[in-house]
Amino acid sequence: MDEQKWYQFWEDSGFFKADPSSSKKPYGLLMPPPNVTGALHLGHAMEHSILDAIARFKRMQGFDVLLLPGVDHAGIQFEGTLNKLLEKEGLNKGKLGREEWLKRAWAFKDESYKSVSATWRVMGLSADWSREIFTLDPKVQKAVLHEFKTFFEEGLLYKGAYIVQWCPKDQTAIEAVEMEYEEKKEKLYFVKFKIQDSDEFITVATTRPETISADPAIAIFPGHPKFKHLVGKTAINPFTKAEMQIIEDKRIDKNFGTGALKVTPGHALLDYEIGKDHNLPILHAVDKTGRITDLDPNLKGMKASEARIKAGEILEEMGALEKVEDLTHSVPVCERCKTMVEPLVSEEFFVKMKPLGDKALTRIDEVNFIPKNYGKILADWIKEVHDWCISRPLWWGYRIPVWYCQKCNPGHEVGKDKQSLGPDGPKDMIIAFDHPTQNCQTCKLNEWVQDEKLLDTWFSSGLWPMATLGWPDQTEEFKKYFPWDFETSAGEIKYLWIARMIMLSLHFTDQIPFKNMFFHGMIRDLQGRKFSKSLNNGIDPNELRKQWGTDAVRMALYTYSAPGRDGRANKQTMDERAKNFRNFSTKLTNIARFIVDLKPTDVIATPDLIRGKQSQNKDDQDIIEKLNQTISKVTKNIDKFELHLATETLYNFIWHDLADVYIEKTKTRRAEAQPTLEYVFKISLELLHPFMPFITEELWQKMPHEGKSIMVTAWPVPGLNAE
RNA sequence: GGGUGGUUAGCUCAGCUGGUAGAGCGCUUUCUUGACGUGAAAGAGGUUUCACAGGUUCGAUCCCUGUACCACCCACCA
Repeated sequence: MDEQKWYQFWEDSGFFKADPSSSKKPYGLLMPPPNVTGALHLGHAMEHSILDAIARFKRMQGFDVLLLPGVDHAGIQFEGTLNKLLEKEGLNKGKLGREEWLKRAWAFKDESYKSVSATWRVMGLSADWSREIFTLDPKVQKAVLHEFKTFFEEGLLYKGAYIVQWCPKDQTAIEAVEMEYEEKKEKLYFVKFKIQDSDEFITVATTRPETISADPAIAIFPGHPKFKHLVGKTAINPFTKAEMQIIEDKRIDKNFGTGALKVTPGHALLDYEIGKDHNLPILHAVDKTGRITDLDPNLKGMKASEARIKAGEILEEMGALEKVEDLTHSVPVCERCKTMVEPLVSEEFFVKMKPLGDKALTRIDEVNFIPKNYGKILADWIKEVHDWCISRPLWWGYRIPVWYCQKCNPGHEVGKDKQSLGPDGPKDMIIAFDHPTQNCQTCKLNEWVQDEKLLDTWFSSGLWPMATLGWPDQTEEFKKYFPWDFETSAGEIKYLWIARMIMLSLHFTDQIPFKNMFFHGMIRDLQGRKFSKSLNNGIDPNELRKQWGTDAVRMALYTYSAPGRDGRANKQTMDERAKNFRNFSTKLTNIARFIVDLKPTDVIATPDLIRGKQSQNKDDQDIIEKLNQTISKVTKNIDKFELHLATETLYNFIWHDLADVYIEKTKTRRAEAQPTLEYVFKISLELLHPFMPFITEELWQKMPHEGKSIMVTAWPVPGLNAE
């Protein structure tokens, strides 16, 4: 069978296109945009097969269906993938420079996109290609700017300090997903700090003695039995001789070390937060190259790892080292170069999320979550939503649309920590994607420089339900298809993406973004691990497709589509399932051969007899009855998005009830049964079409039928179905 | 540390509102019948059974409580 022939036929017939001017009721399905970072994997194939089945089902039910396709630029993941490729050529961002690197990025994007797009089509996806969209398209850019500007005007935007993970070797900040954790055997130094004007000492356990110079305080858990009398007193920093406050904080783990922590606000998040609450200064003992700053004259210029050993020796000489223990713990390292990352504090953009979260909580019930409990999980998370750090140290994506006046504000400072930017904020700053044409209000010059950082990818993909329909403009499409009827996703990104879409959509449009939110499970390897390039455990959907046919692969994937349930697979188990459904395709072909090619010549059919209604034969009546039950059951299953049950029902009916039992029985009374055979099989094909689009079209066309394609025929209902 | 899901036949998984356990693959036997051997028929296989222990119920794989193990997500790891 030539699958692509049928695909071309459908596309040429315009069946995939939505029609906003149509009087039919709309049904919108929004494809979660795959990342343009390479070929689609098995999970995508499943997700897209689910979308397509529902789209085809709704189309047959007479809806004006919009299945909208698109791809995501996926900042972090994209850069990670591209940089690994460049590394093989001995290149990196530093060597190429921003401009050249971006050229390579676009080339890589085009290449990835080609592969994605080709896979969509061979999988049979009935998407409206005329509306295909990419997250960096002008349409989306417009929406992103509107989003940023609105937050700015509403005073929800601010710049604040944040810990970034800095890789000293690659000279770049890295994202959490770019970090790996390594179990490392380290030394835990127990350092004695002398109390000022006293003979007492306070002992603190640390793995990082080289940062002592950046410690403005020592914190103990409240009511520490040995140290509580020291709270409020001052300790002496053994390296800098500076005074160190002794404070209490409930975030200190009483069971670790001595129950006392040296606070390094410049190099650790917990310490940073403790420091913020106690108004401690942020000092940096290590610079961006990973070397000790001049804060510590003895260690200055040394690499942090060497300084650590040296610091231990110095402490020992000073008699300030109580003991050293071994400690095995996991340390974050850079995924690419395996260097230990250095946490540094930096200025980042944030969006205050509390108002958005509060609103979302009042309306989240309007979304029908499948499975149901995901609604509660999301609501729980939204209740505790923290501010969203939206700036990223990347090159691929939307650059922050903030321009600073180089003359008036060379340091790019815009307000203090957590102080809103906004209309009342600094005048030497402009929100725009393009270079501003107007002059700075203060210095009257046009010397604008854009912020170096980029927006978090989710800042744009969070708008996906809206931006894809032309929002913020009130387009015809937006009015008709928003909110979407159906959205699907892996549970994995429920916070990053789904929660954000709900919050943003309610904030900006006062509407939920989708009525049905379907969480499919993830297909993992046999050990339950995610498929990943580094583990090389992936299964190529294209390979399966070539071997077993698209319809069979789709069917195999539906067996894994139970809501919220993960599945395990390897090439072998996928082959087993696909083979089974390949055999099912063969079965269908042979049923058609029996019914159509071996059609008896002496058939006398009346319309009533064809419907099986008037047949006096018990077998005919039975199979019609079973067919009607199947129609009801399959319709119900799809309505509840239980595709694995719908396909199972159809498989059993067609193979066992129809082929094994009924057809065998008709062999003795073939001519009489022919109308019923034709009727039952044709309806079966129609029920199966959303799942196995190609084979059903091929065989349906061979059957007596009305209409151009099975794709646009009416979905069967129990009882009467027009011939 | 917080959260979520899972534990059912050798393997991968289903199991609707609680009522005597299902599929595919694999395995055994039979069938060269005129749709199909990528098939058909029959069968073995779940230790008095659905991880374990309690509870609710006339009755629990399903509901409740707890335990164990596995996996994942979030946070953290001085």
